[in-house]
Amino acid sequence: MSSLLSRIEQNLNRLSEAERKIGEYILEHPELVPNMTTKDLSKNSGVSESSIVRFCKSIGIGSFKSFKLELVKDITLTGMNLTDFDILQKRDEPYDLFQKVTYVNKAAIEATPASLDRKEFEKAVEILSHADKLMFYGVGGSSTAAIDAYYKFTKLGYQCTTNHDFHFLLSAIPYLTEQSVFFAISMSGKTKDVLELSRFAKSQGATVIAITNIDKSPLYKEADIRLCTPVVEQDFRIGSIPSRMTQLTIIDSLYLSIFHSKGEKVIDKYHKARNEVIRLRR
Amino acid sequence: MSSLLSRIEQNLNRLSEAERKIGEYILEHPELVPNMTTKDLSKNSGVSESSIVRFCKSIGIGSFKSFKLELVKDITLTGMNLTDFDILQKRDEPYDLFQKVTYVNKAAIEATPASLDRKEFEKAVEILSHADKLMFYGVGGSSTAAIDAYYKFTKLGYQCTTNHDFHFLLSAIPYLTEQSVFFAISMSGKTKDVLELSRFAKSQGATVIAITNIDKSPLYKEADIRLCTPVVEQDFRIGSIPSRMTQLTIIDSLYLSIFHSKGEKVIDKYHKARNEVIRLRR
DNA sequence: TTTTATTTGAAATTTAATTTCATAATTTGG
DNA sequence: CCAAATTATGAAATTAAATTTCAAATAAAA
Repeated sequence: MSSLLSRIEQNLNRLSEAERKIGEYILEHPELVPNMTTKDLSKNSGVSESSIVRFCKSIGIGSFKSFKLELVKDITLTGMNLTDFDILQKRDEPYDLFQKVTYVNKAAIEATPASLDRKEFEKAVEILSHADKLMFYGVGGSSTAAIDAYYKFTKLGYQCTTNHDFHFLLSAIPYLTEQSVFFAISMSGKTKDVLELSRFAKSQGATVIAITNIDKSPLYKEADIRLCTPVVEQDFRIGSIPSRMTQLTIIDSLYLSIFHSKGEKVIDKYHKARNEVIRLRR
Repeated sequence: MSSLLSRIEQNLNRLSEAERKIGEYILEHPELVPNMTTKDLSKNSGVSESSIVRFCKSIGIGSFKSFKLELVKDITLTGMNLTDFDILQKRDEPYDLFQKVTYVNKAAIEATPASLDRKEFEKAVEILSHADKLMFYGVGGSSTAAIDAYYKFTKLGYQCTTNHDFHFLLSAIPYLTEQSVFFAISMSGKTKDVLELSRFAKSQGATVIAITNIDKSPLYKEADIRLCTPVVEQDFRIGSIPSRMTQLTIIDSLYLSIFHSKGEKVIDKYHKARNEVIRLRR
């Protein structure tokens, strides 16, 4: 336990009521405090600003500013940046929401290595390196990942297809072969359209790679390769925001891996495109 | 070597004279700076206080206060934080790349609060809450953020437009008014097409909100509101991957803030759409 | 019950950070 | 080489944050 926080904890009962409130708030959300003003902290802990200043003196630190500096050191040393989703309890002022989003997105990405199976990932890279056509499909929040993947893999020379229109893809699937890959992107793994296209693609001999929550959903069961995203705390305000981050992280990783495995051949073409971008930018 | 100090060191020759003086002083006495005020530091390094503030922005941190906090973290970590470096040094096997991506994405999101200016963010929310039409434009890696924003804000009832086609948007801009907002999304802030559309939109009276790196780019200068993303370590293998994550994080936060500020009115419609999704999913 | 000590927050003050703006220095285009 | 435009800079003004003062409320002691 870090020294400053434990000092606060130990002195908690010796402090006056207002000061104890402050101490309790700090112990709950230490990582938020360094960015706060006295006004913020006074609002959040329900006391006056003057009490904040007195609190600092009570626990032996001369000013609120010094206190914040000490706290940062403490937090940094113990590596406890934004540990709890207590941050979700914050009020919903715009900037609070920004911090909340930052936190959940970071946490979701952090949780990804735990849900993604290494062997499945390597299998996906292996399959992709011999694939010709790729198709990406995701609806709602997952459509962003599909579109992002579409761009990335097109840059690597694959013949890619994606579309929001179910029927459009339906008519393209018959052209898929054993060398093709169908990416089914769905957080829940239950979306009807995604499931139907997956089954159809599979019936054409294509490999179905699912990017879906690690959860025994229909899509999870039916996919050939499962790249699992973590199940993140569902907060109605946050919705599917963090899960899109994890989908993108997986896409990014696949992209880089293929980029790397294709080696020189791609790099040459990639630089051609890149130089053109720079030239056009003037 | 710690990342913030080395970042200062690396950028030293790119800075102007006054800013270089500040950088040099900080590199000499990093441990003193967190307890200093702008006045102290300006006296010690022989420049004006304004230059201090500008210096912070130049090296990619939104305010002097944030800078001091980052510096404390940095100093505290020095010598004990080899893990970051280790990860980036890893070989390029697929799973190594996955870890690398996870790491850089996480780090980028973590760095966002330091680059995003709270006031600018709140200004953006304010403007958006009274806006009618929104237009989003980003090319290359930034197009994902544009498309994602397009979906999100459409769900909130805005009249949204986005397209990859420069000329398509060109023909839509004359319909923008003082109540409209043009989102210019560009990491570098130099992309010609983005700049031209921004200027055109501005000439129509629309507010230009830029989502761009905290860097003195043309877009940074011309925008009405600047939502700055952190300048992340450029690794040629990683490219713009992490910066897209920070763009999305900002979009997410704006979306949630508006969602929240619009309150009941939207929630009702939102649930209608959502229930329909669930029903169709069977 | 009165007096005294303690706790507290509102308002005033002081201090710090940031922005604005005029000027000086530099670069660019003719 | 000069004029125009751009960029860099600090002084002053503004805005925001931290701290102090002080009066009222509460609790403890006489």
